[in-house]
Amino acid sequence: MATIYDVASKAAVSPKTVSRVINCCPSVKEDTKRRVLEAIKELDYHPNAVAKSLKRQKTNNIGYVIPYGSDFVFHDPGQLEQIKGANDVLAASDYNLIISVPKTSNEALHEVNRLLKHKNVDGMILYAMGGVEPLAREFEDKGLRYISLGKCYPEQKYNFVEVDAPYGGYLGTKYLLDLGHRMIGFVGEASQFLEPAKESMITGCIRAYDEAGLKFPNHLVTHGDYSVECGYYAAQSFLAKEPNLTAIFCSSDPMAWGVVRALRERGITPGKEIDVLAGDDLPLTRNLEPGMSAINSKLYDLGMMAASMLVEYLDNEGKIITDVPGRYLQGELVIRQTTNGLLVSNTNRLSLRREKF
Amino acid sequence: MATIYDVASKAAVSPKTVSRVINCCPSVKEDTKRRVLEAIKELDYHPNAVAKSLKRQKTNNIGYVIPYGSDFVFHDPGQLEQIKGANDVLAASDYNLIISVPKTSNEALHEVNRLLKHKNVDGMILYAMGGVEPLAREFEDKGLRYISLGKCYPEQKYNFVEVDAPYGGYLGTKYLLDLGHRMIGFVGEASQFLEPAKESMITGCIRAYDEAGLKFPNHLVTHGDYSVECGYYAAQSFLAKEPNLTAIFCSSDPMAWGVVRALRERGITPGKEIDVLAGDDLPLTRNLEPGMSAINSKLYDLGMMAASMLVEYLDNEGKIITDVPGRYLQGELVIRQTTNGLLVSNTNRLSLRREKF
DNA sequence: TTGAAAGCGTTACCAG
DNA sequence: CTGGTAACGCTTTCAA
Repeated sequence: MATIYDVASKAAVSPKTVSRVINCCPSVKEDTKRRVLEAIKELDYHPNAVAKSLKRQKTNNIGYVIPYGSDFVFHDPGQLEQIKGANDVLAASDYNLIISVPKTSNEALHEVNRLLKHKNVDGMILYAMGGVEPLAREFEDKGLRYISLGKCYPEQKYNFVEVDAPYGGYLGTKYLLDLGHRMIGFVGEASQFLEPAKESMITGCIRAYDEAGLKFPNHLVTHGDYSVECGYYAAQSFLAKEPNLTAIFCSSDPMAWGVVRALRERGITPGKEIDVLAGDDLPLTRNLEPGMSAINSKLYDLGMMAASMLVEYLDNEGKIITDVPGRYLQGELVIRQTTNGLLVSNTNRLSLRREKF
Repeated sequence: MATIYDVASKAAVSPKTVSRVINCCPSVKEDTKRRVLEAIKELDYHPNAVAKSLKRQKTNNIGYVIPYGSDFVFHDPGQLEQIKGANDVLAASDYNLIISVPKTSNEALHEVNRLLKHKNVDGMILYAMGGVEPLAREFEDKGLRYISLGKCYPEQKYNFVEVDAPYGGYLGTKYLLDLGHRMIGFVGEASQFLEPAKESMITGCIRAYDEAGLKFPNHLVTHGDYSVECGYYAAQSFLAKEPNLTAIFCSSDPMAWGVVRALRERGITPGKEIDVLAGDDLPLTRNLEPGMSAINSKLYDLGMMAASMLVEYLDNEGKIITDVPGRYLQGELVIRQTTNGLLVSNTNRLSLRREKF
């Protein structure tokens, strides 16, 4: 392959001038520039990205480490939506995305270290996980760049973006209470998704009951790993435990799909005898039947924000910006077919707000 | 950050010796080695991957370009399963995966060129697409490494891996015919997924009819873009066109989910009045209700094979292996709840073979 | 507006 | 078994 020297000698200029042309420096005579461009085309010259990286001390790669293993990440629509958000931002920039999905937090911490310290990447999108705090503080000390998905430690003020789960819980629960539900089953987030400093949606669910002056059904709270199976078993347990159950609210879409499966296997129609509210509202399953009412958790935006905060950060390296203030994303209620409330009059009123396929 | 020189001077050896220790060259005295390792630990030294890449002319990155855009790729369980296959192989190796999902074939061809020619990657997993032939031939001439998902041109003998779609079509159709179906609606692959040299599953469907001495229902063939919507509209059109329709066979899972939605909206139960057979059998939706009978297309294996063929290729650079013979993957029938045939006796017999949740 | 030469952090040839 | 030194291909300071 041709190097910058080949181009230089062919165009009868110095390598520096070729470099100037490639990098669009203004101070090159039109004629020289033309000759250089010709030589580049004739030789099918492509600047070597690795050499450039070495010199510039910048790889234009961004790492994204998720500590839940490939089986979970590539089969969980929520994780994929976050990845998509990051991908879309980076595809429009000059950065490449390197995704890594080790199975445990420990492996993930090693992976993060490897990518950053070996200079494979300029910065990281870092999933907040158990044990990440010392690493995050070390990175801050050494000026290594990261944005975390969720806080790495409770007092973290900068460089994170997080879904406001309690707000989503509040919004969904208030909606269900307004529909007349009182005995609602809640499938919250398993502890591994709350580490190290994230609050559960359940907090918000309780607040909605409190504000309405109603007693929160503590016996109807469980925690799931976001999987279809988990929702399936949660629904079975709610049904066995509470004969007056009229609604189930899940912290993820797949769990809601498991709930639907459990209900239908017992001849119960979601949205009729029992309402179901999901927790992500993901495009991947949005068109399935039945249309799932949900709290849209803005997972796409989460990934997008993380990536754009990081890019902003990296593109301003050495300038004014040092830290980006942390941000929270608030969900939105989307009503489809699985929630209709306890009153027929409600049903009619609400059906007006439904999305069409 | 510490460099190899810092380590060398701290351990009172030459950089070369440090390099030897890092790269596990045998010819280093135990004592020297110990001193070097100590220095490495004390300085928290990490070899710079970029410098190593420049010297070795090897980045240990692999590119994977899919020309269907982010909205499709990140929402299509089939594409994700292929990516997962590639990811899992590469995670167990020393290679990083760089995924790129431009919207058009043209952009994809540019992207492939960029990644390979700028030496960002050592090799590519290259989705066969329209216009790829000249590029593939150029790569072969120049010794640039790729494995294609599907053939890049009809006579391609090496360096591809492909699902044998006609075989899947044959297998599924034969199964449905054995169940007693005659009027089957077929949702095949849209043309963009068949370019440039892939055969449609429909070929195999026709063969199954021929072998059974039955007339193939040409009026019940349509082609879809693998989306839920597409299956939804295909089912509607079949129902409008053919009153004797008893089964629908889709070339992807999401399309089958669209079919289920269309059927249920008309009060038709999948697996009862009309059987539904899907075309991927993807883990992401395997646990939904109803359990979907399907041809497992081995999409995970497809991605896995592509990545491992490429790794084998790259790890043997300069040795005996030059080209890897192309391979075909054959699907398998998986029976769940959406196919029961026309006879009750069949239903009972077949229920024995069903998977449990 | 242009060029010579140093340097980014490795690896590896060739001596010793 | 070990070390000096020249690459790898680019960018950039400084001088012309």
